[in-house]
Amino acid sequence: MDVELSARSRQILEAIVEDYIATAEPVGSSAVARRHALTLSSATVRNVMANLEEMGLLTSPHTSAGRIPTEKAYRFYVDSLVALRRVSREEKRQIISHCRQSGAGLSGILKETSRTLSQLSNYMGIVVAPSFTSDVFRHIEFIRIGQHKILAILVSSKGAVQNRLIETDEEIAPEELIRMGNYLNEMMQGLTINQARERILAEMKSEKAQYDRMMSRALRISEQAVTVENDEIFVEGQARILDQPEFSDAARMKEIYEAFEQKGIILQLLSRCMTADGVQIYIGSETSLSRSAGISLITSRFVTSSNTVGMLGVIGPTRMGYSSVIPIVDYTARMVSRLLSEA
Amino acid sequence: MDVELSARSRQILEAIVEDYIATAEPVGSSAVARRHALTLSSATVRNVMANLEEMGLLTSPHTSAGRIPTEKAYRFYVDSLVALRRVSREEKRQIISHCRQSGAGLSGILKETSRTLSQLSNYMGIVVAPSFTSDVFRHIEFIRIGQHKILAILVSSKGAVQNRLIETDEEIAPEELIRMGNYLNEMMQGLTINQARERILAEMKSEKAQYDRMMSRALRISEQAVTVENDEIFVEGQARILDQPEFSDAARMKEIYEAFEQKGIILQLLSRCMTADGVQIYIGSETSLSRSAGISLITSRFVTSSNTVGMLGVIGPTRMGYSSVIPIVDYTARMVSRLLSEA
DNA sequence: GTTGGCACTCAAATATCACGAGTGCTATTT
DNA sequence: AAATAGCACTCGTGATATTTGAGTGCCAAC
Repeated sequence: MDVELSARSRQILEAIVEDYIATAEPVGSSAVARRHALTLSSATVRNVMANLEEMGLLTSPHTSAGRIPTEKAYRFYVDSLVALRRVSREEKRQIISHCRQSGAGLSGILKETSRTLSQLSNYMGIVVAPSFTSDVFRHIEFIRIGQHKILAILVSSKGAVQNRLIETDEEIAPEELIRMGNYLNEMMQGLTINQARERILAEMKSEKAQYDRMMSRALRISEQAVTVENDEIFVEGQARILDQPEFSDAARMKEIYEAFEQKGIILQLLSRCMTADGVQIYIGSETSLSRSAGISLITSRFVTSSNTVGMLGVIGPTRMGYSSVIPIVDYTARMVSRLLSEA
Repeated sequence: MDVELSARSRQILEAIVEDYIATAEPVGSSAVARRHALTLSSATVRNVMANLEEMGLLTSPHTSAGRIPTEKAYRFYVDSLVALRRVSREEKRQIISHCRQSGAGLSGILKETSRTLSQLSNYMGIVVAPSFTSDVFRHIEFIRIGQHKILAILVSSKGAVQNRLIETDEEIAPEELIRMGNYLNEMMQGLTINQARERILAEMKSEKAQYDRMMSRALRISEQAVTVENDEIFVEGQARILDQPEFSDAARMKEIYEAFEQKGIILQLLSRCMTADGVQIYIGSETSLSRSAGISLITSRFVTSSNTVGMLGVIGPTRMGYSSVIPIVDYTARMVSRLLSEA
């Protein structure tokens, strides 16, 4: 698919893409000739543009308008044209300080990161927390809330906390809760939450559990506790998307917002990014988000000390400022990885 | 300010307000005469409308258009005209079932409630969690995460959980953590989190604390743990606001979204609602939200077993369906109160 | 191969016009 | 005196031309 292009064609394509990114309006031959200070006349540029159109890199909304890049052009642009900007000192400062200032544990850091991404990119920031279930178990605690209610608190070795309210049929004495806790803490030592869950299910079937009342009860309750919800997702800066001119169309916007209210969609979308290293870029239909919407996605994964991976990135229109957003995402992912590995 | 109006004027005003709520378009005299099946001619209605305009209850966007209600008219409408609809069986079912299904403790319930409010009203649902700090202390737990990192978990008697990562200068032995926990748990028994905080600060100054190393350290750490963040706020259904015709204007929308990203604004806005009982209604500029935006707010507070209060409600355009939203908010607040009091 | 020139296209901007919903006023009816 | 009918007037809306100009494609000339 990577077409051979002459140096000049590439230059012109680059100019068109960048112009369009800047203005969101179809760019014409003369604009390219002028702005880019090539020693070329508009007529020549026209010829080249006609070529590029034939190759499926440009389209014109109608005959007498300028041309706009196709998805293919963006792809080509990010693959081989874009000159990545450096992350400025100020941007670095913001990324780092925002990470640090948030004292509220993992969730806090990630939420803040999401906001930072949004601020720096002027698009939507998005962070998917590392899957809690593949994190290493650290501690479980039961706290009696009401007669038939127990709060189970589950802590991972990274300091992520999940809590769950559990209803019990019978009342459970405080001493028993403590014993249950001790028993389970020992049992799950060193396992990931996922493994712990399997272990519990296995134990429940064991012979011993059939006779030991306390044990069977403990297992039943902890099984609920360990069945944690979906991963956390942080999306910030939804308002910013309104800055983009092509989103003035309210109907389209609504589509996107609604997509984001069902976080499931995002998760599915992002799960693929988890496997690959480095910055991933999905353009338009590659995102498999609502086909029509012209959305692009730039992501990178980050890792934690316990080798679980999360995902962060930016969502914006296809014509987003790749040259600055890509480095920002990259840098942020590195910083978050480093910060979380310190622990 | 409550103007005396003849029965007929009131009828007509009501008709206009309701028509406008339904259609979002200026309503003319003949429309009122026809639709409302009053035995009146349009001319008569016109006279009355001219009156109402003089009294500041109506305005016309331009001479040859119909009239639209002013804020004052909405105020009058909700104060003395509106016929509240009953909450339908189906709506009740939804409210209750959504509350119950969410197993994830207090946060889960409130988040789900916020979503339900949005769904039923077709506007934006909003819930402010009861202030954690005035909740009764139940349990504190310290968990060692890294060499110099301790995770403090604080549980209230209602099952709300707050956790906080604390950095320590020196390493603390596991046994000491347990002793610290026991000591603090005993000390704070029966106090609210707020009181507990004060108690800790007082103890830190006491003579005993100066000598007992463990104790002073425990106090220092727990002081951080007890200093919890802002209250939680849940806002759902932001996409729905796009359904409203008057929000087709993207600029105005943006204002609102941005207001909601800084949750502080909402908190401030809602803190007044905390004191009063029953459903509170704020119309347009009464909300002291971005002055121009034409936003209304319907809220009610809910209480918990430990007598802390939270706030829930709906945000929409001034011309929102008061007759159905008010009862929904009212009912939801009652249900949430009941649910939280059971615990 | 590059360029200037020219005819052509078509969306968007502007102008024109008729329509009709709605008003305010006044004369008339009840 | 209150309600109504009648009428002239206003003004936004939508339909229909008309103009404008940015942009193209192509060809002949350099």
